[in-house]
Amino acid sequence: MDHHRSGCPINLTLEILGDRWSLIVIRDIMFGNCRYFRELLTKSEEGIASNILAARLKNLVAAGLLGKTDDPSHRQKSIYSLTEPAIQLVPILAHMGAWGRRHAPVSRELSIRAQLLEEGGPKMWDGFMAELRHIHLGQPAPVKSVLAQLQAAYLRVVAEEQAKKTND
Amino acid sequence: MDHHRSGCPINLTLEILGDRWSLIVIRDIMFGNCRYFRELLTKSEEGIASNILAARLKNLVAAGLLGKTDDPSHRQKSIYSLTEPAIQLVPILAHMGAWGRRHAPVSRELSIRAQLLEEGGPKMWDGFMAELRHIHLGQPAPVKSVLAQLQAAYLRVVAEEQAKKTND
DNA sequence: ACAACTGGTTGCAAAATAAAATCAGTTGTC
DNA sequence: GACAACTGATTTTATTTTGCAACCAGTTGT
Repeated sequence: MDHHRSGCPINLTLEILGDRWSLIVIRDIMFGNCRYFRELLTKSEEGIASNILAARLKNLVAAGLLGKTDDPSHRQKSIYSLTEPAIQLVPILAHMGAWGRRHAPVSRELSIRAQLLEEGGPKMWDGFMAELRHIHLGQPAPVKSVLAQLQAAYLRVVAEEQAKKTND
Repeated sequence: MDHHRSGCPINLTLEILGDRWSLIVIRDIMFGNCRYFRELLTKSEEGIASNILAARLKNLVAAGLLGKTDDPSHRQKSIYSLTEPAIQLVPILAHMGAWGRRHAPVSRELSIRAQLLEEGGPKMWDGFMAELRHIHLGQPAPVKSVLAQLQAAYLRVVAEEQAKKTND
């Protein structure tokens, strides 16, 4: 973005993240630990197109929300990582999850993580941000993994829903 | 929206609010107390076009985030108001303001409100939400007006910046 | 040598967006 | 009652973004 509509902080945040896909990409890197182009392309529920994903990654790297480094094991691969500004989006994403859970027709599987994050509150968010700083910025690992808790809860609910289905 | 990309709460929130203008409109109703089409059209810093504003208002009313009632003093005018779901966006907007203030080239005048709201924390947000429920939903007025505090701080900073300019 | 996989580009049609002009109903003023 | 100004839109036109499919060249494991 070369020209800003205004100096309002909400507006400027919206100029970077106010579209249908940018926060989806960040969500998948953050909660799904997707680090490669192909992972983001295929693991996402919403089915982003490859050209859109390429454009969004470029924008987010340019905006300083994502880092892009070479994968030593595969010369062509790039590893995407969250920068500190992106990690500081955790409270916004947590609130968005909580809002969506209250006011939108969410599915149980995909909202269990938002529920845990809402119940955990800012204290859990801080723990999660510390973990993201470990994964993406190489800082020391926290004792407890929030990501593992979220993933375990997700898998538990998926299994429950699967059991419910087969009982029909 | 007739079809949802996924049942993820973040995605569903994004499907409603994930564009360049919807949250700008809500911001101006919420913090600027703009209640009429023309107010939203002209008072906004960003210069929204009338057709986009009309489309966004329609969408937001349809999505249940805004209410639309006739103005008794002017047969043609409509009054827009926030619904409870929209009022619950306060924490998200507060966080977005805080994020923008940290990571974007904000102006001092337009970020003083975000600063106060950040410093006030969730306690101030709750007070603000109570005030919005008074203004938009007819609930009893809280003793202290957050909106007045924000507006006073804004005017003070505008005056300061004005003084700085004339001293050059 | 070869098939599968990597991140990414290209072309094209459809949809969303933006700005400007226009519109008809309402209001206040004379 | 004539009339200009204002209301919330709609229409028109142009630009940008999106979605989809095909394609590409470099890399890897067999």
